[in-house]
Amino acid sequence: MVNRRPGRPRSEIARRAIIDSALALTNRDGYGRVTIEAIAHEAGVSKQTVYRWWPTKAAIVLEALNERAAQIAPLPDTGALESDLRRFLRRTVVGANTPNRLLLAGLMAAAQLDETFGDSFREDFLAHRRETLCQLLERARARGDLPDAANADFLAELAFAALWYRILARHQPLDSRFADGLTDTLLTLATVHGTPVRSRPPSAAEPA
Amino acid sequence: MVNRRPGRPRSEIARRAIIDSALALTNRDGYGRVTIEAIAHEAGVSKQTVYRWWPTKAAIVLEALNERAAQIAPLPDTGALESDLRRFLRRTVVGANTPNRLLLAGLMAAAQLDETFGDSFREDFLAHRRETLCQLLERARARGDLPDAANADFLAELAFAALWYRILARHQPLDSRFADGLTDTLLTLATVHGTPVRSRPPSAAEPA
Amino acid sequence: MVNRRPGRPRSEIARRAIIDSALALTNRDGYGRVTIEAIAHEAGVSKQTVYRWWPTKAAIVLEALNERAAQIAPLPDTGALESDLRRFLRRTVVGANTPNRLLLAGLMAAAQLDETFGDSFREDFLAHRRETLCQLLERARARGDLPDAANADFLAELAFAALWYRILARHQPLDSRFADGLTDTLLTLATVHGTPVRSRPPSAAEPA
Amino acid sequence: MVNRRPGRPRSEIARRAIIDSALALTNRDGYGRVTIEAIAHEAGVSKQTVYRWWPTKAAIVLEALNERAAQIAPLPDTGALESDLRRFLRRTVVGANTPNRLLLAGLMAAAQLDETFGDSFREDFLAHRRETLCQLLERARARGDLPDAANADFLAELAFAALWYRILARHQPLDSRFADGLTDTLLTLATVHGTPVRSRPPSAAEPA
DNA sequence: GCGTAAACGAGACGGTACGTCGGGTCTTTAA
DNA sequence: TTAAAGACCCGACGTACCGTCTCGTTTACGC
Repeated sequence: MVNRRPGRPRSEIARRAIIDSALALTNRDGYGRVTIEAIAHEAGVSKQTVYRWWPTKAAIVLEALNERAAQIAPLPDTGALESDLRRFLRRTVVGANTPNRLLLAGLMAAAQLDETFGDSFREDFLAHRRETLCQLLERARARGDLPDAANADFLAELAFAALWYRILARHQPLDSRFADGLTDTLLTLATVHGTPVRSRPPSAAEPA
Repeated sequence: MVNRRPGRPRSEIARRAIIDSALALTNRDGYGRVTIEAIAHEAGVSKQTVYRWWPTKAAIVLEALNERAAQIAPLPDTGALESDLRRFLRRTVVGANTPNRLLLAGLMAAAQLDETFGDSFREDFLAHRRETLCQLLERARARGDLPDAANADFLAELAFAALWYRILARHQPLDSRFADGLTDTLLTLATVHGTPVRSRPPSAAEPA
Repeated sequence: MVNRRPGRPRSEIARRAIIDSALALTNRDGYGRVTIEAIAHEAGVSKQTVYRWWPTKAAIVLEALNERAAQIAPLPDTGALESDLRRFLRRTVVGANTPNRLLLAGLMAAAQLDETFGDSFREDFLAHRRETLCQLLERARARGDLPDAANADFLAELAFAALWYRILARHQPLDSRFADGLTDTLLTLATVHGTPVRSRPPSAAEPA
Repeated sequence: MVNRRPGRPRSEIARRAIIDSALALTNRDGYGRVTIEAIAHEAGVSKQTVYRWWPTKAAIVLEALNERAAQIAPLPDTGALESDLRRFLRRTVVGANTPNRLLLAGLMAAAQLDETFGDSFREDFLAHRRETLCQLLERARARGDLPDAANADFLAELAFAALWYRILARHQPLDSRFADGLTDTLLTLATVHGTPVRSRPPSAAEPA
């Protein structure tokens, strides 16, 4: 290995400090109360250094989140759809809990308020998560665990919809009981009817 | 008619102008870009008049939304669960679309960023909507359309989860096709297994 | 006297505090080291309040200076040119000294660096001061103390040039000895030759 | 030829580029708008290279100015005070004009704002210029052209005061007409009364 | 019809944070 | 050792809104 770019290299120390401060402050004060100025100050870093690498607070938090997610185990592969799905949802529910819940809620909020960030969040984060679950389901289909008629996209959407609703509405806990109930729900939909969407045509008498 | 409070009464003209300006600006610039100052200016009203009656921008928008919703028809009552549900979801999907989608997304975002508003939004808005759908389902149960084992709370939660996910993630349209698919999904879950949640105990071998 | 403009009136307290802070900080730290932020902080005032009324630091300091100058006595009128002039220059020299020297030097510097401020400083301040001295000289001319040939504009320019050079170059003190010497110089120029400028044509042999 | 210091020698190319860029940018944007960063960028040089050799922007500009002045002819020596003085002032007035005026004004401004630079500017530049004119006058005195009583220091001060005032106040042009008027003025003061300063005691009746 | 009193417009106020600029320093690779 | 490149900490810039305040004005009601 030889030469790199000229100039002083980016400080990994500063990067770490910024990410860590963003996490700490978000969990202490809530996403909405955190400011870039406070992150920089807490990290012992100049504002300019933050703005050089991230365009918004949301981008910092997203990177922090992805960093954590990178340490997570790969897709479960137990050989059976039910156990794969149960394992995946339990793990995902755990990952949506306490140290991350405020981050996730904050990011979804930021995505609604900032068009630019919203676009990247939807494409790089939300879509990617759905895609992962789809892969799990398609693998099951290849094994014969999932009927041809089952709509994997819709099932994945429904799973994350339920998760996000609990993250955002907070009316019920995100626990393993919820994960298991969701597992059963998805299995039911997958097996009983095949694809649920449009499986039953609307009554002709029913107006839009 | 008896005595009112002394002093000049609240100006309905100002109230209307504020609500209308909030709606207009949100749809023009997006919720995140609207400021109270801009609303007041657009409405030809002083900032103080806004703050006298609403604590936050979110409160104004929420009132605007509720005002629109008040004009909506009551719960459908066709005598059958399927048509009731289909009608309800179609109507709700329509209400979550264009003139309101930005408002809803903005309010959900605000609820994540502002603890105080978030509490009232969850209790007064989200819970209330779920409650409405629960009533529809319970009425069906009283008619014998819904098995005793079916978990109305969970079904209602799932319905709104799916709706909100499309509002927030915007990866797929909120159209009647979606409403009908959701209807079928809910009916499947309601009828096939009774209540899906905890209907099937997790395998003992499966760790949390 | 009746109605004023609508809205909350400008706070005289804030105005005073800003002016006073600007003076205090300039004399403590030097014009170049003073920042608008520091002025606002020292005055217990928000930055916005400063920017609402003054475009630059220089404008604040100029107003402070004019405020002091406003308390100064009117043009001397002793009936004789010599004593009028001597009195005027002594007083001006005093006014250019310690509490004001840093202000004047800073303003002249700012006028060189900021085109916009420079224009107003030259027209509203420098020209006005020369004009004042011209009036003194013209009054003397009306009394017969100043020859018709004397160039009042040039004499006034020379007087302020000498003053400003001592303010800026600081190689010699601004004392009454200097004021008197300058008085004599101007009287010499006024009386001996009439107007000094162009009194003697340049030798034709002398190239430009 | 023997050994020089070890390591890479200073780049004359870089020095030239920096000086030239400083001049070009000052004349294009005005002294106050020029930044060291812009100079370095324009010169195709790193900031560090600038800071290695000059402490401030003013120092660069001063060096640029001295470089130009070095090409100027020596003190005029025609054998007569009047023609020497006229020639000197005409040449000085020319040198204070267009390509240099902004530089001079900027340097005088910088001298007021930066104590350190101000000290060196006053001693190395302003005093040196006065000294040069004094030499011219003293040479005339040695020839008998200047009365013993004439105060050469004061005359030199007055000459440069008038010049600087036109540079800074910009109310009148710096042309040869001005140079000649100033020449006449100084000659008048030199010959008529001997030294003007303190030649005439202030009236005892005149208070300070 | 006249005083009391609240709401209204206008707009200045003390704040907080924004995102940018430039200062001067430091750390890398290349010459 | 100098140079180009460029990241770093720092301080200030000027702006945008926040939510509050103080004015003069307007519009109701109760006496």
